[in-house]
Amino acid sequence: MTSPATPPPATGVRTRFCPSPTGMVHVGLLRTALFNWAHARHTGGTFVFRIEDTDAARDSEDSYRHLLDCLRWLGLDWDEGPEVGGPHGPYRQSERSDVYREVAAELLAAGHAYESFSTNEEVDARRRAAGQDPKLGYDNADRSLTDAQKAAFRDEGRQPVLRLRMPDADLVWTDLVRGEVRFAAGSVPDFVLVRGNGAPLYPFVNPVDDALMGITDVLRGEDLLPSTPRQLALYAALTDIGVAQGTPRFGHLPYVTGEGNKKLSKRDPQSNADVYRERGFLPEGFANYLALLGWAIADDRDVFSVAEMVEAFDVTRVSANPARFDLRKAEAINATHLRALPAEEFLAQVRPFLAGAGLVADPPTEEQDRVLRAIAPLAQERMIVLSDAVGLLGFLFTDEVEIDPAAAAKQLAGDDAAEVLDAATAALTGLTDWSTAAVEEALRTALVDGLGRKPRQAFGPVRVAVSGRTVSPPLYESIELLGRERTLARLAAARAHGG
RNA sequence: GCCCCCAUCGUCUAGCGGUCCAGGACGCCGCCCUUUCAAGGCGGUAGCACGGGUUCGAACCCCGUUGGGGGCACCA
Repeated sequence: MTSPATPPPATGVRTRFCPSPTGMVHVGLLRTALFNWAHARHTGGTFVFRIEDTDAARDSEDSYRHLLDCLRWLGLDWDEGPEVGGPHGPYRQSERSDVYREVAAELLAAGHAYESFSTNEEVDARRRAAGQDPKLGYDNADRSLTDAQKAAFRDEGRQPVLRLRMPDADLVWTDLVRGEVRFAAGSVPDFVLVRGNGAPLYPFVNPVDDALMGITDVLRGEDLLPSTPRQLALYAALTDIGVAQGTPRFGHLPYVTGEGNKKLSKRDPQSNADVYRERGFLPEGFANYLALLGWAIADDRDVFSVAEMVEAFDVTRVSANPARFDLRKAEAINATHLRALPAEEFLAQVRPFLAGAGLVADPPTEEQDRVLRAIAPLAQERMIVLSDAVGLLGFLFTDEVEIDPAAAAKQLAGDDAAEVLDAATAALTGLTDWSTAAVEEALRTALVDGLGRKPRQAFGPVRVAVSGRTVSPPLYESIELLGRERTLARLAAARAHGG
């Protein structure tokens, strides 16, 4: 009944992303969205976004909005779905109850599904009585109940669940990323489509929606792989009753794991996509890194744009092994994208972070804008994420710097530091031309020539005094932008600080 | 317990039977540059889990072992 052949869909690829709006957005989830989107875009197909909000207890409107926001941030636009519409709506399962009810009734009428009255306890007892492991699950015992038997159960007040009659054949498919996968006939029990209370279950509604929305390629997490044989059987039944046009192709994406080799759990703070966005990962940088989790664009390159990914993406080239989320590499990739940003773009991206920290007005004042434009190119190449700008540039936008205690301990303590600060103060006090070149000249003359110090010893204390940190944008430029008054005040403050 | 997936440097990967005494990237370690830290440049470190086959030839194919992961709900 199932064929291992997987011809590409003749009607054009249709992929989907169908999260349930419960809690935070997981990086693994975004990776799945990215791959589905890229596959659709690469093939000139359609990307459908559907919300699986059938669990009223856990779903939330906030989470729903957040999901849309995350996709948009990453740059994943959908052709059909919430707020966009499309010919197969509604795209929220909570609005599709009638559809499921109808399909369930048709499946029952056609004999593909049947009413089952056994309780878990009864199934367990039967398994044990037969000397079998209860973990084998449901035993298909209710497949051929007579009308009289069903009536008797109903008289007891039992509400039947609806189960799908599994075929007596191996369930096989050619996975887009794993090749042929086979489950032996009889290894999957008849599963529940609709609960006793009439609520349709995920293993039922998901394929029904995919079928109705014409999904041709299903790319999803590896955790769903064991449920695929059930879906194959369901698809066969749905096709038989005319609800589905056939069975989609499946591709099971490898896990994204955290420390150790466990799949990244929702508990793991690293798994929350928000933290990357809040730290100022660029959408392009983050997408680039996510793409690397299981896919490679070439054997000698791993930095690329989203457009380049779309151009080159091929699902069948996705790796089958789990990928560890490596923050350091993610940062390195992002830093590369950050440095490659055109000046204007970089400025536009950084401003909200500085404004958010209260360092500049929103929009910045003319003076703030002047300073920002001057320093931005120098800061750009020493940042990993946008929020780094707050610590790196903060000293330029405040009257008094807060000196990092560790930096102070390292550079401001002792007589040597005092000597340097005094000499720097003297040199700069008399400076008439407050320019980068003049500042450099004055400091070099006073500290390197005058005190006979090595540059690294000479400028360390000055840097900490001026910027509050051991890491800062280039010193002379910083001093020019800071201006005479603030510079001298900070040198004096640092002198006092060192004691 | 049953079923399924996975197996190349510490990490992510390239490799789709010979061109691989295995290439790239992150990390790490040196050196250069240098005004600290970065960035950049150069160099280095480190890997085909194991055992059987198949083949003239295996990281690549097959089988097994071991190891890791996942799934077995009237959750999604």
